Amino acid sequence: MKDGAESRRYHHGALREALLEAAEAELIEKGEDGFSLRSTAKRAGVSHAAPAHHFRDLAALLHALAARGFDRLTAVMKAEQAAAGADAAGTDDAAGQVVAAGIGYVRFAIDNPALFQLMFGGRGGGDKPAELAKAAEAGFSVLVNGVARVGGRDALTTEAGWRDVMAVWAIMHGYAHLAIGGKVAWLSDQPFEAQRAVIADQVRRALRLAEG
Amino acid sequence: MKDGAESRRYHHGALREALLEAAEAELIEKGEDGFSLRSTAKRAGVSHAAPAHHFRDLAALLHALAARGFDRLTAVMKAEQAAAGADAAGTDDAAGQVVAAGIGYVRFAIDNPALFQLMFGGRGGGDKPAELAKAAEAGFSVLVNGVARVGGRDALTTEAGWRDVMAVWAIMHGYAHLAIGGKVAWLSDQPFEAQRAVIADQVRRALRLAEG
DNA sequence: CTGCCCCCTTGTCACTGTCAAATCCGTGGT
DNA sequence: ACCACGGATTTGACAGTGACAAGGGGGCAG
Repeated sequence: MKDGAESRRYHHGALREALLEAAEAELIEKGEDGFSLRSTAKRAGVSHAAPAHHFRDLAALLHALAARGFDRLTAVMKAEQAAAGADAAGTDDAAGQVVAAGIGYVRFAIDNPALFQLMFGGRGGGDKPAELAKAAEAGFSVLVNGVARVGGRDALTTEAGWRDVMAVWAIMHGYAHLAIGGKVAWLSDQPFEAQRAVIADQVRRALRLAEG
Repeated sequence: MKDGAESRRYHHGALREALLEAAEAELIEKGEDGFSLRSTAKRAGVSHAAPAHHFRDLAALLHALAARGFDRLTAVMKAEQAAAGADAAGTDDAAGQVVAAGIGYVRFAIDNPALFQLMFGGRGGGDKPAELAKAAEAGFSVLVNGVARVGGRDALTTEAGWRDVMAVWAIMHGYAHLAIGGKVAWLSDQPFEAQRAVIADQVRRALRLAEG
């Protein structure tokens, strides 16, 4: 049997994935503090030591979870970017796409606060495996490429280009963090379009573009 | 005896402070993950249950530690600000002072990475006590007041003012986080004055000031 | 000097992450 | 069809953790 999802075979077959799923659910429910390897195992319907075969450590599990988060973050950013591109139709609104990516970034953080916090230096802090670094890098590259398309910037090699990228990144990350921390009621309360306008404004300033 | 520091009286007398001291040392040594209430108690030279009398929870201890961190962060920002004011002597370089505060912010993060991370939503996540919120607010107000002095902005009431404040905050926080994560070798490797220039440039852009 | 109250200690509990050994069961060789 | 092989999973155990309940110790008021 190739098992249609919930087969209860002894050899689970997809335990790794199931564990990650359970882990994210636990993370959302109990928060980063209350998270426990044993209870995620229980939620996945296996014994407390089962995860050991798929993840060396608790840290390894969290790292995998974070990597997954980066994958999704990257996807969200790309999606928003693509949507923005469709909006503006013909015009090469490169800046608008960077803004869109930023919106996606912040939106992801708001939608997945616990995961977002885990991704950025939460628990499981030690030695991040290469896999995680690569996933994070992928998300970052969306931003780099976006900035590179704005006004013929060479975001990859020149120092000024890097500064622009970092500035945009810092703004996105800062807003995301603010939003999660509930520090921006004035922002969160706004309709989404207003939030978009605020962030767009800031990004444009950082890139020295005319406003509006 | 009013005990000159290390008195070994049964009634410690300053256990609360000693525990916070030990806790920070432990935090630095073992990182946020390896941190343990019991071992900080041991480091402070008391039994494992002693902290309970001064901090309801592990979370409470961490909150107090974070509050302390905010106090120091505020102090650093103010100090840098004051130094910048002295530099520019007569000129009312309000923007320069905001920049200085930002520098202080990033510098603090670099100098106290573990503490900084704890302060911003690390462990002990649940219900932040009022004390902590107040300490955080104090640091924030340094920034608010600084921005308010720039170009006659009304940072406290107008929405545009808030946007400016948030933009600067986001930039500072973003850079700080980048620096901690080691993501900005290109920045960290620079001499400090170059870092200052980069951040100054960004802050000025966020406040729509002429560059340079 | 004496009693009291607060600070701290000792002891214990449920729970955590990790390791070692036993157990299960699909797979491939015959 | 059989059967051993070997990886996946379980059971069991151990040191450490945070929280709680009692007990002991000492400084300070009377």
